[in-house]
Amino acid sequence: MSQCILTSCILNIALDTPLNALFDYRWNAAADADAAVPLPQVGQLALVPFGRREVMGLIVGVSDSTDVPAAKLKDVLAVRSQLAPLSEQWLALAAFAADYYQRPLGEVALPGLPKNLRVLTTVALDRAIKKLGKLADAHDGTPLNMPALNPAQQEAADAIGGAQGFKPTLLYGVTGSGKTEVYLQACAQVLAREDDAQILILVPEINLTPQLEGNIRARFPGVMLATLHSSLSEGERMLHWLAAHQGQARIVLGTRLAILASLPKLKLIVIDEEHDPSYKQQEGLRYSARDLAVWRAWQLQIPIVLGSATPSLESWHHAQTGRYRKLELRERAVKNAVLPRVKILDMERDRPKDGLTSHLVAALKLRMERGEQSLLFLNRRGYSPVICCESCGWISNCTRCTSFMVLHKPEHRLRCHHCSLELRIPRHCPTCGNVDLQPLGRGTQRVEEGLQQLFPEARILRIDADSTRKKGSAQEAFDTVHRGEVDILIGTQMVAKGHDFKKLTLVGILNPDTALFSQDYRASERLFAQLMQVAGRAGRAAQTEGGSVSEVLIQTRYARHPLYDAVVNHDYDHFATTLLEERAQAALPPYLFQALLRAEAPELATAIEFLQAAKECMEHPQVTINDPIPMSMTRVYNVDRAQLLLESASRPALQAFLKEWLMALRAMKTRVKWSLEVDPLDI
DNA sequence: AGCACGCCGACT
DNA sequence: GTCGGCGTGCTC
Repeated sequence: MSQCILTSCILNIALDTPLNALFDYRWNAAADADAAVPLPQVGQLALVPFGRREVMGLIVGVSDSTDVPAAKLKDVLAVRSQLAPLSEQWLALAAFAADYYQRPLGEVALPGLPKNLRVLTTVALDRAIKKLGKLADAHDGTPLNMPALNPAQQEAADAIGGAQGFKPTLLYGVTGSGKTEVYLQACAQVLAREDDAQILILVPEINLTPQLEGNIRARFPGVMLATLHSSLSEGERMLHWLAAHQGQARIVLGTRLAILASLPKLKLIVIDEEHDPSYKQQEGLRYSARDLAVWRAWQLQIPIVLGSATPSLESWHHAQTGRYRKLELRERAVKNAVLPRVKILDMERDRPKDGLTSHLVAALKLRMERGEQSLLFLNRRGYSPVICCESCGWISNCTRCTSFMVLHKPEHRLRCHHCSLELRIPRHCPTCGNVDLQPLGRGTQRVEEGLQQLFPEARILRIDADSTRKKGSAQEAFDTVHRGEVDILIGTQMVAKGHDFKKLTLVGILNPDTALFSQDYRASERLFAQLMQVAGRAGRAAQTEGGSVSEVLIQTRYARHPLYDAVVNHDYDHFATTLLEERAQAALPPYLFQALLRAEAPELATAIEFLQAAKECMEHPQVTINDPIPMSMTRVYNVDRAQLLLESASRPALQAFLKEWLMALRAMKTRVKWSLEVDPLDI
């Protein structure tokens, strides 16, 4: 019975292109169809011809007319009608993100969707949907083996799991205080209350938390868990995305990109390590998954938990002002495990030899004798960050970047960490011929070399990006440590996160001082978080019988710096409060909102000129536009970069200004490459 | 962003 | 004679 006469309409479609516009297409019902063809719906995906290509677009409007001249109008090739449309709420999320970060809707909405939705034939897509349907049968959210919680954990789990409406909670608890268990039990409560509820759990990097996935699976064996992160294959990505979209996956565990997953029954969001910078995308659409998560929770009026031992000052500020509720876990959850003792080693008094103070050497020796493991943390890979000629002052500058070529001794190379330029180590000074070129400063390779001389009998392992080039070699290295086959581990930030080394009782931190006097006002906040994170690697397991408390030794030239005081006393409260006062006085975030316009060109002057023109082309009473300045790393790979900082005490004012301003900038038709970042992290 | 067209320099 | 460099212009 084909009663439907209306066989064509106009679809407004968002496409993944930098063009800030929607595109109209004509849709016609298949001519030969007797059965009524369903009209396309908003939220469905459509395959359309675009220029000389075929691309997937998102239908955001259906109408019966258009301003586009008929000659230009093209036909939709296909609508993916077997897929439930993306919900109105999901579309609103994408629209909000597009608006807030000043990007076209299609650029926000489409890249997160699995490519297979476009590539796959209808039949293959049907098959995938059917397969999921089978998997989803008979699911039971009953959790297994719920460990008893301590009172603080129980209170937190109940407060989160039992919350109704939009309730952002800052779960503040030191490393090892059992935040994960709070998340899991809160999840259990939500799953038990509604038998179709979905939960989104975000983590900074999924590879660093493999045990979390295992924990969730073991705890909720009857619940479908889907993971979403960048190392999935296309096939997996589509299945997992579909499982979330169709409501079959009850728990979705993912990295920042999972914040744009379609989750029609979302009832709780968990952000683990909420302060972690990896929640901020650093290229393309520069969004903050944490901020979008809070918006999404607000939109859906559901609870959200932000967990951290060292919360971001933004979240801390919200907790102080009562916008977020703060819950605190003060004790380590594992019985007998106590916080490691942190000591500051004053390098002015105890002069280091080969980068190690005598105190640290003695502590390493003690661990060797006891058969315990030590970790040395140095966030600088290579042998030395630069080499120089002592007779004429030549230093190993990169020819393409404003940076030094780093000495990599095992590879016999000088290497630029910014553009990957590689040179053989020069035998003599390129300018004066002096053969005595000196390494200046100390990276992990050099510390490793020093340790080998100091402890010839020790089993020493270095873990950094260079030692783990090969796929799987990082995992292998960590396994070696876990098996107890390493006495001293030396590593960069790769070793700072995630891993619990049971036999590790000493953490030595080398040379953290550079961040103390950085131009970047966020450097000390980050340093504190990093120190706490590394310190947390020690003493994760119960204290050994008769063994000492785990130790964290920080070597510094500024032993009296207040940041180190706070680390010694495990006193983030005080530290954060002080930092916030400084931020308030200096008028910095979170008391002020920022946006950054970046420009790059072969010549610095070109970039600066463009930014100056941008600055002068518009003004707003509530927005301050600073002068253009070169970026601190001005030149990278033969391109000069500069930036323009915008500030406002009012977020809406800044937003309104940016919208108009960008239209003007787009109209400028410059040859300079530029991009805008809202809420920049690195300035 | 892609992807074409288009007009100038060194290769089989 | 063509391959290919990247400037310019368009995408409903």
